[in-house]
Amino acid sequence: MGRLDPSLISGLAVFEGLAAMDLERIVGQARSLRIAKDQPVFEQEQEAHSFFLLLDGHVRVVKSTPDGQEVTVRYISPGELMGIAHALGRATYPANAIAAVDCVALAWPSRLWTAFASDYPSFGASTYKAVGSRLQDAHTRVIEMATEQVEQRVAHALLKLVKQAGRKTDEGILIDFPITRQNIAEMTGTTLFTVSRLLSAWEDLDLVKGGRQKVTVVAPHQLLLIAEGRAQKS
Amino acid sequence: MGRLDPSLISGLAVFEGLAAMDLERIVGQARSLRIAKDQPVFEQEQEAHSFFLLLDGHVRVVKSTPDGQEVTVRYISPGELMGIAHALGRATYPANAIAAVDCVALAWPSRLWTAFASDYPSFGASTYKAVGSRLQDAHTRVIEMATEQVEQRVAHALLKLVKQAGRKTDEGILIDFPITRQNIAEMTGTTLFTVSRLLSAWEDLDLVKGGRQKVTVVAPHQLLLIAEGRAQKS
DNA sequence: TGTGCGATTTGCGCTGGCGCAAATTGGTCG
DNA sequence: CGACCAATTTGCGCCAGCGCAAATCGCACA
Repeated sequence: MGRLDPSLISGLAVFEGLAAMDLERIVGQARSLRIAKDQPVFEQEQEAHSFFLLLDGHVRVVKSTPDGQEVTVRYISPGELMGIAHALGRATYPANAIAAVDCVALAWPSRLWTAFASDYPSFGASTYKAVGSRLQDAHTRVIEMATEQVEQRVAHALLKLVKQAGRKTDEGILIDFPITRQNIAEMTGTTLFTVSRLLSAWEDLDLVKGGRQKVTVVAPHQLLLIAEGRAQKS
Repeated sequence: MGRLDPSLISGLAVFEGLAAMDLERIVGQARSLRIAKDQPVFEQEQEAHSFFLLLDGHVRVVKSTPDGQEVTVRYISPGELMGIAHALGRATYPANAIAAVDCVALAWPSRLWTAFASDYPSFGASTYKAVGSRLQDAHTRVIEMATEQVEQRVAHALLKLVKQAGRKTDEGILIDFPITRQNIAEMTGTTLFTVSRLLSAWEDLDLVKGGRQKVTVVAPHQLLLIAEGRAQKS
């Protein structure tokens, strides 16, 4: 197992306010791992043996319903914690986490979480803050699902992806990992057909540019108008 | 201001594992207050000066969208904390909290939150666990909104209310506070018309019994079948 | 007991979005 | 370079659920 370069991670929000020595002690107890594209990082109902810090790549968090439908809860970007079931008082993971691309992550035994949180208060505080903002996100999702039309929800989802994982290209802003219409549908509670139709329509208006397993947002501002329900119908 | 009887609250989950003395110290710093029906406990965007423990009554937590629609996030029952924005790293309340009936609550200045959590670890732990379970709830809501039909969502909402605030009567289980069709609609992301139609239909089947600002569930098990999508269409 | 208002019900028409199927496209791998 | 397969597009039909309006009901208060 190779040595980790602390400079890679010293700037992360999770470790904000930690002394270099403490940081090293924490990181020193981690094991690093690679997850190949489409492989699970952890699985729903599985015992939550570890929690993770994503260093590189993108991970899709999906919940499966008893009858086989899937709902994408969120995408994890580098620098974010995942699998912190333990911090929420859970013994098992609440969802499946699947690598959207080849990923690199650090993993700690769940057991260490409590120790870290009490030994390094700023670590505990920042993770709880993270949990708080996830609760916010979840509530926002609920509001959106309850009050917005599919078109607005898909627009919001795209904008969220752009903000979180947008990479500037000469055509616009590209979502930096493979994403299918089906994936977008699972984020917004609709069907891949409807997403496809919407993207086609937007492509006609030069708001986005589609592609196989990819989406490029050309006119984020226009998209925002749609997301807010302020777009004029043609 | 009257003295509080510690025995009223010593059994609450929030204070689980606290020594009697610590409990008294915490409660001693609270101010108790009454909130009249339909009055706000706190309001969205307002600075989060206090956090609360509901002792008696029921509080509806509602988020308003910019365009005036409202979504009910949850109902608070006696024994639950509310307004813990501070614990989530927020400076303002994320929603409106309105007394569904006359209520009694304890209030502490938000500033004390951090002190309590570090001085009494079990207080911190149990509240974080509460936050965790709210995150769970929120995710469940998202899943429901994304995958279920309106009929199932309304059934789920009713069952949740029954579990949380059901009172047994000779006709069935009554939701123990005034609740309108509009309220149920705001919980499930639909319209009061649709809720009314569903309740009427269920009343014809003797699954529930309606009334002005009230609902009595007669056949919870049948309702569960509907909620799970396992009910046979007539 | 009467009055007034908010809550509820119900009819009617409409449409956003789903479901299915078939065609097409684009990438990958031998 | 060609075959194969997954992803995507698109046409078509349908219906769950919304929006509105009108009627009714039930409670609270004078």
